[in-house]
Amino acid sequence: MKTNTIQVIEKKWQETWERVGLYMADITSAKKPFYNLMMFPYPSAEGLHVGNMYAFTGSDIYGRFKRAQGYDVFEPIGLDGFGIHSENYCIKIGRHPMEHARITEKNFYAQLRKIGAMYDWSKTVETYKPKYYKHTQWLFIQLFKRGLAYRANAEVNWCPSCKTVLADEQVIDGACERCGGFIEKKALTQWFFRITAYADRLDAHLSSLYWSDKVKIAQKNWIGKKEGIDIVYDVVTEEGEKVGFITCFTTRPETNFGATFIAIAPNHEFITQIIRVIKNKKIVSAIKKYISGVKDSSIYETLINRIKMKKEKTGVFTCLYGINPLSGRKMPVYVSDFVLSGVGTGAVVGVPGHDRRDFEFAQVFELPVIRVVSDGVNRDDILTKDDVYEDAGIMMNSSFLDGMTTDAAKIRIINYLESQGFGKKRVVYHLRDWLISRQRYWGPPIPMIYCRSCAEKGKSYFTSKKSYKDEIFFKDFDILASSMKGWYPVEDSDLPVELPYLEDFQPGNDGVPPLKKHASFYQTICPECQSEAIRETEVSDTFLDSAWYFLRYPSVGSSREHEVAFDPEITQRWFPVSMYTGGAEHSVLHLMYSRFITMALHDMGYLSVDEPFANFFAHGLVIKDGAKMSKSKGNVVNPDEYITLYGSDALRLYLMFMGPYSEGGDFRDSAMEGMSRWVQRVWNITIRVKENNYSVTDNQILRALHRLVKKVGEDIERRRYNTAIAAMMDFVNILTNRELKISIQDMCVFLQLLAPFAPHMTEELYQRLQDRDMIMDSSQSIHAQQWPTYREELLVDSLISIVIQVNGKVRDSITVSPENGNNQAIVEEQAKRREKVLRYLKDASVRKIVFVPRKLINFVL
RNA sequence: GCCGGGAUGGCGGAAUUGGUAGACGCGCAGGACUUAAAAUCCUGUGACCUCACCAGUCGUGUGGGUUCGAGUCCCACUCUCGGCACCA
Repeated sequence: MKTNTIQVIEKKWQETWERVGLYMADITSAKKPFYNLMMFPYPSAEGLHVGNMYAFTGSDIYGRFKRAQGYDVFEPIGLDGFGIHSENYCIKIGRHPMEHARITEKNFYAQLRKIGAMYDWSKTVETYKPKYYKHTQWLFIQLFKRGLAYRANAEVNWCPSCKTVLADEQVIDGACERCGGFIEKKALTQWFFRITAYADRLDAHLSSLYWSDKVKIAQKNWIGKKEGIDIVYDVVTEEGEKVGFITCFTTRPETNFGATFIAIAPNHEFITQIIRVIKNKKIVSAIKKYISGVKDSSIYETLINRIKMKKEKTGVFTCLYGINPLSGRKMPVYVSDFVLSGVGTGAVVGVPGHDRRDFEFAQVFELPVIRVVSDGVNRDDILTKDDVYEDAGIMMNSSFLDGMTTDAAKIRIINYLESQGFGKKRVVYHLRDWLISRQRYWGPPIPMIYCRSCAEKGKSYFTSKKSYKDEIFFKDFDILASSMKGWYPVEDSDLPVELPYLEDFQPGNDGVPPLKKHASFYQTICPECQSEAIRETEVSDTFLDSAWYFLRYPSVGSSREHEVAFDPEITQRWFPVSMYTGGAEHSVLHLMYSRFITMALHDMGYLSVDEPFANFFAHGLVIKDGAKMSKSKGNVVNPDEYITLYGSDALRLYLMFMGPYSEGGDFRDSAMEGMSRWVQRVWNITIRVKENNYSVTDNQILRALHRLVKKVGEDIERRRYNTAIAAMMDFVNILTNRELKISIQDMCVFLQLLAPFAPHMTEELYQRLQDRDMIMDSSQSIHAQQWPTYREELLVDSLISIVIQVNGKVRDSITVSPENGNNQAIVEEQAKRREKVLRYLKDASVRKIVFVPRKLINFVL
């Protein structure tokens, strides 16, 4: 089979399959729907790379297998065209994003058609098209109406290079996920999604999802549910005059008898109060100086760098004291930047004996260290950082807690503090609300309108007649109404708010969104009072586009396509997604956001499911020359040239053979050639099988074939494609090593097993064995045939080998019938006659014989 | 620092419940066919010892342990790859 023959055959079948509609699922009446979803790509300017193809192929093999098992498989594809990544690239090469998106889509889809996946090309989704983002905007509005989308002033991550804010999740080691530049912290008013309202459910559902533990653990850590207590400490001056109180959150309240200081974040609200109270001007100016110093340095110095540099802790004493209600101790209050304002209450109570950070701080300010937990043996004073004991143990120096375990003491002290009114139990999460707005151009405009006139009157959507107060998920309606003064969603009938074609789409240094420079875009009328109003000019995060695309696919092309984001009836049939395949790098971001959106839509009554993905499978990464493929390393492999040279069948097989699908593998050209040779061998053998035209298959080959049917089916199910392919190679070796006695019918069975991996060549060969060179309708395709079954009785060999061990070491083996293999007396008798065994047995007595039926016999001397 | 993977020939990787370690492929070596080469096919290929494809010794990151028997189970450690990170 020459290279051009491969090209011709692959193209022929790709066109034929599409013509006969082989891969179009019956969306409205499928009896056994199977939604086989692949994470849709975010195409880069270079187009499809071999890592994408690896991901898609693994998903496609599974889909084809499920189809052969009789499911109505729906396997859609699309792309995410919006986002900073594309926009930055456009700025660099001086092309408009709208034009770039069209070019990318064309190229990308052309490449995708060549990989031989069973995509339903009648149902693609592209996020940047108005007919899609119309519904993205609708979704935003639904969240807003229920109080799940809100505006707030917060300290946010600002990327000076991308000139936009980023969500916490998009900041990696204090740097921008996209451009790698350092992140600054800025206080800005931004749009947020109240994902924290779902934190508990997002956490609780995890245990019942059929996802890999690895991904579930990553999500659990990110949600970071922790139970603790807010303890209120009275604050007094040196002279003992009470001036206020500070609330500290802690997860280790049982250690509170060992608390010796309090530290608050530099931007803690209590500071303004302190400054008023403190009479000593020197101290006030010291505090002010410290705070402004922290602000300056944090622009250039991320927290992460400070940890890495192991910088000494800093802080400033306020000359005020918190009173520990348990011990009565006067604990000095400090302002320190090691306390983060966004965490807990922004104030911590320092227990230097049992927290390393607290110990470091205590050392700098020479504060006392008290041991209140022992490991059961060691009760010595804590003098160095290595002595700090953070584990569970036995309480000491803690009054009524002494002698209790830390776990028991925790329950006891929480009850005590609550009953005395000193504190209140609280659950906290690491998860924060999702920062959704971006000061950029290339995204869906946030569909909101701000009316100054209404704002002045204290009016908003929430005070209007249209508001449905009962459906608000966020409990505190008053807070919502007062913080959203003047804001109204765009009327559904006015959607989409189209993104205009702007020549000056580049972001400004000032954080002013490009749309804000175009009055023709933002000038509008207030939907409530009809006076002049302005549109929101920020756009939404790309992650919002991809947080609901899977809901859209089945409804594409339906009669209600334009009217609704997704058709309820169709969605009912196809959800949840049966199998979701994608990269582990999306374990936290995309999967968490998608789950949140699904839950919210469920609660609004739009969806019956409240989890989108029943199964999620994380595939591995393709590496090249021992390194992750990346543009900067220059080791990115483009699949096009390999498809041209070897065909997509050989490339698919090779990619899946590199290693377990869950682990990824190392791409090497020489091994690729080996796979190409094997594909050629299969071709040649099949041609010979047809020429020979045997009617009966040799018994040995038949047994091997039935074992193969079992093996390949099981391996595909557990995504061990590499071993499935190895087993098929083994079978082909058996075929070549002996006279080719296999019937055409049985050869077709083999081709069916290979078909999910190499769809084109198996189709061509299958049709040739059927004496056809073309198919008239989809039912004739090899991919429409039922998956082969195996006969149990053919799986057992006529002879089995039994291992003979002496003292656990293999010395020999014998071949017996399966029946005799179960009979210890026969096996023992035969084994003892073996010369190699006799050599060890003759001078010693056998103490014990271990017999494992059909496996081994072990003589212990 | 915390959480989660992983470590097997020259290389990628196999190995249900502990039961013949190294399947399958790459590479390498030798051979057949050929004027020659390519392609194809056949044979061999963990290390050591050995005249030997007899027999034997060692061998799954390191050190211990459990067991008739450990790549697999337990304890301690080293290295490595991901994720999170002054989270109170």
